[in-house]
Amino acid sequence: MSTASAARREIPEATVARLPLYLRALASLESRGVDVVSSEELAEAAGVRSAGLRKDLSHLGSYGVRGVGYDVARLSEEISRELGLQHDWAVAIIGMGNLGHALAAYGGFATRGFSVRWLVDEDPAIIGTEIAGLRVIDFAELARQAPETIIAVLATPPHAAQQAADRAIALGVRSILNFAPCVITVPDGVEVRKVDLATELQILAFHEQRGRDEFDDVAEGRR
Amino acid sequence: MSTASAARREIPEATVARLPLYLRALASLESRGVDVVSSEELAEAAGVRSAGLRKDLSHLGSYGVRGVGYDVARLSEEISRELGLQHDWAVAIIGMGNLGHALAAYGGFATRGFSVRWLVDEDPAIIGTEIAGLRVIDFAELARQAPETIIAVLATPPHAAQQAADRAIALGVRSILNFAPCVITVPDGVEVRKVDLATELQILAFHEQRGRDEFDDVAEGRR
DNA sequence: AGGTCTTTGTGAACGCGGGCACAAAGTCGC
DNA sequence: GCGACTTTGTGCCCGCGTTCACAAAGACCT
Repeated sequence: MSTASAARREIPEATVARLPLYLRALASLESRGVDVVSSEELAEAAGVRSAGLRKDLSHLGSYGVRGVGYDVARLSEEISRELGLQHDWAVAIIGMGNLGHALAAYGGFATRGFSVRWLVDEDPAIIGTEIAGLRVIDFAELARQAPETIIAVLATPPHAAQQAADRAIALGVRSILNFAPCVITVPDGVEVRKVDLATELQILAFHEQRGRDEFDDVAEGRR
Repeated sequence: MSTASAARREIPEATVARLPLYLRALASLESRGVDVVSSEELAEAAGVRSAGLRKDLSHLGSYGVRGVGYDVARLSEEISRELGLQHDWAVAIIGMGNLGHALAAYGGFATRGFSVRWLVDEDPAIIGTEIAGLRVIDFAELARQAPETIIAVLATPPHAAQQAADRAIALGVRSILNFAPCVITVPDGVEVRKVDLATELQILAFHEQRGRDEFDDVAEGRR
């Protein structure tokens, strides 16, 4: 009753989070002309352990060949399909401050299955200007132009993030990447991932502070 | 023998990763004039469960008062000390492309314990130019100017990331925040955290694809 | 064609993290 | 000053994820 249509093989969240890494590593190998790779080599390239890699791949009914390894092109395609990257996803960036501006100009999305198609802001001074070949529009305009499934990237100041999220969700957005340093609450069925730059630095700071005193005996068993 | 000087109370990694969230939530409460908060309220503000929050705080020998809650200012200070945020940390941003440029101009660091002090690039066309009030320098110059403990933010293209990391480490950097979409290998004692924007989007894409078919019966028990 | 050797796929053990529920502790009212 | 009430701190349990180690499977050599 609860896990009704568990027809699709269930893929662990931790595995899903690593699939993009594998895909990246595979693309790199492919560009270097490698066409077969062992779990050991691929794990090395992706920065994980080989046993974990094999288990991850086994979840998507992988087609490795024992004694040989994995076919790079084949595996690459397999993972792409699993992640839903056969076709590009349309992305709207909301909030055209420093960060939004940079994200709009950032080339790293296009090659990885995403196409930034709309830039949204509510500041009249910014609306209408052109950034990276796109005109900045307001929410009303986005509502008119965006009938499809889109992914929203939130790059607003924290105080505006919740409202921006609400508006996006009202347009049918179900996936949000939140760069605003705040908690946003969303209804069930909407997926939010957050990227908080300052938080990452603070975690580093913790280890940096700790490390100064303790690394000498932890990092090296003897000395 | 292994865990030699576990004199300091050991704080779980998962807890460390949440401390910045608590700090942020506390700052928000403080600015609103709240000076005592219960674990329930703070958990709500930080987007976690209250039981988990209490357990996290217990690790740093917290000073909550039963029947009342936590003193906002006190707790805030406690977490700041734990994270090593009494003084600001000096940050060098390496790679002045779109992303590096935006990070340099991003105001979100200064208020959270970090001071961006050096902007580094190896392109002669960029070196010497001024961004967000700082002059872009090369690695040699950074080596001359940076005697202290610094945190490096890598915002280079992927092919340049490893070399940039190596150079930074040679200068004594032990903490790296890597925005380049690639794996970098570092010696023991150097901490790397990575932020990969395209990867985050790909994870969202996976759920988006899955969600279209399956959410209807998973999200809602009945219908 | 058979044997050896490589590499996958996976069963089992383990450790961490999250959640529940309760007892301890301290406050506030009377 | 005492009792009731609130909220913390934590012991226990469970489920997930990671790692190890090995058996199955297939390729390659002779």
